[in-house]
Amino acid sequence: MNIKNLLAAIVSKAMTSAGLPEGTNPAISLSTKPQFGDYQANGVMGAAKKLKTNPRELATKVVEQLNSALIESGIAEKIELAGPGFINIHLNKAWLSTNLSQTASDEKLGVTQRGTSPTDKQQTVVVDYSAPNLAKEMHVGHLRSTIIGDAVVRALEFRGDKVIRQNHMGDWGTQFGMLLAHLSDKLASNEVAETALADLENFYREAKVRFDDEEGFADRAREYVVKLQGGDAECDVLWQQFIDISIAHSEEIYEKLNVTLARKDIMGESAYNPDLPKVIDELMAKNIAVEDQGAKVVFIDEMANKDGEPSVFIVQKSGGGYLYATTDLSACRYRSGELNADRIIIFTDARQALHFKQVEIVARKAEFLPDNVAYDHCPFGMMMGDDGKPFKTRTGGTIKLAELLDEAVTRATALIKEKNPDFSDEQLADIASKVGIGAVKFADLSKNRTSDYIFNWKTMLSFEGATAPYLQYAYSRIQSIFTKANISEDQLDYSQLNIVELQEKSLAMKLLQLEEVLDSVISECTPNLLCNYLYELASLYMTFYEACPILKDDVSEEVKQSRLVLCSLVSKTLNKGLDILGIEVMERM
RNA sequence: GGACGCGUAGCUCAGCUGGAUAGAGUACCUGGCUACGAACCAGGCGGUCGCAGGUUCGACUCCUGCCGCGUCCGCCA
Repeated sequence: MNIKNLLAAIVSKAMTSAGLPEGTNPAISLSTKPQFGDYQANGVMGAAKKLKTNPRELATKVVEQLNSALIESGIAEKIELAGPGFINIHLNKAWLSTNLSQTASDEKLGVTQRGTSPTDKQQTVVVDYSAPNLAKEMHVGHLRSTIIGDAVVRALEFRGDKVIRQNHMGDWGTQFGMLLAHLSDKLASNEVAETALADLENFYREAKVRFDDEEGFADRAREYVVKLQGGDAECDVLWQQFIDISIAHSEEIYEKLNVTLARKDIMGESAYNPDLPKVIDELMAKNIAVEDQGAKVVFIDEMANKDGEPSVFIVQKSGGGYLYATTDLSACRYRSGELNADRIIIFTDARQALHFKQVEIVARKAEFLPDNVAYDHCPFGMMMGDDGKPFKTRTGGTIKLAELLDEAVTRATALIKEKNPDFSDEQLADIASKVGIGAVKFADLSKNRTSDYIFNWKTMLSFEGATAPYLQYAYSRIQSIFTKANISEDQLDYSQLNIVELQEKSLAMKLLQLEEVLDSVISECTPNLLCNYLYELASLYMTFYEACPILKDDVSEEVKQSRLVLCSLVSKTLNKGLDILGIEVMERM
């Protein structure tokens, strides 16, 4: 159910019947104020401008057409013409009730599934997200890519697309020479790899110190790079050990974060290694890449400056080494060629925007990316501290993601103990984890800006206002009603829904907008829209809850049943919506 | 120097393909719990949408120029 699309189709038809050209945008949107109805069609004004006619007269004709299409069919109860040509549509409460009843008994909450109609085909979507650098531990900078990517993935799957996750881990490169040399020494002095690599950050620092200060170590590190890239067996064993342990670190974080990435989703940089020479050969053969100053580069005329100097994109170093440009081109080829992607989505920070723009242009020229494959680089800003500078510890180090999450859970534990001291230790731990992690994720997911954003412990771990706990609280409250009424949700008769009060109608409208929101989240890769939606839903529910008694003595059985159906729908929608964001709910909190 | 992004309430942020009187949260103030869970609700205060032009019935939104901040720009990723 997508009300907006439904109205768009109907208004479109009415517009052509009224004499407007085919394909005129009806411009349906949610009304900005209650007195303007529920939805409004603003397309007439734009069309009138083009045709140089009076918008009001034109709108009058369209409204005449709409009367039969909307009123007689029972969708709307009132259509008004306002201002210079706004068409305000007031939806019919009975129609809302009927649709909502159907939604309630649907597992997918009324969200139509891709692939069930010829105009809404299922797509294969490759999503590249998280991609931590395995040389180090995950830090706060990896949070955004990981959770935004995961939310979009879940939204796509819920809508019925086929998703292929790709965790493009940084498991290759010169820094591994130094790390492997250091690991080799540790093992030689009888240390166990797991112990040596228990603290990756520390291990990296030790290796770096030796690299900078220790006589001969840097040379050994470089030898290891050469050996590694040359496929030396002994070196490969070391590398594999390192990678395995580092991946395990990441998996711990994914587990804590409730992120769906698994081993099978890992497609690290090293995986493209065998393809890199072929990519260069192809680029050279097609005369896309040329040799310049010993390196192989692509001159991109499409991105030339005012003086006509093209943008330069190096695909192979003068020494023969490959770069991440080469790897990313190779990834394009693999994803469209082998994985048959219709769409490729990549989540990285905004600093790489230029790089991915270049990758796309070159990949399209080389036909690694056919025209019918969408390539969406979705950038996001960095986390900044209160001082507006990159978010660091007091001593200037990076903040480990694991520590951030632990702190969130610790704070949540304290708060829950205070609010509700009766929980057992086990219950407390479970709830605190869901609340703390949820708060961190929601704080981040609810922001869409591609610019940098200010990280603040207080804001992020605050449990009041527009936060995950507010939504979880709304959910728990609903469960509590069912407990109190001693009614199970699946005993409800969903046809017993009757929208009467204003607060009920607002809630009903919101509930029917889930698909609209998900479609925007999917097309724009913006989970913050879902966050806003769920907050508004919870907020409307709270208002309804205050205004419309459910279990009180003076409430009739019919009204009670109807309101319980609404409660049930809100709880299902909150649960599913939060699940898409990777945030868990609980019966009590 | 060039490219890209950003500038909205004290603070953190929404604002969809141009639409009606620019919205939330927070902070601050006023009310509401012998409770269908107050992690809540109702209300109030708070704005020259960086500045200046332009396009038009209409601009936070589109165009141009400036100011400020950030990021990137041939051999790191």
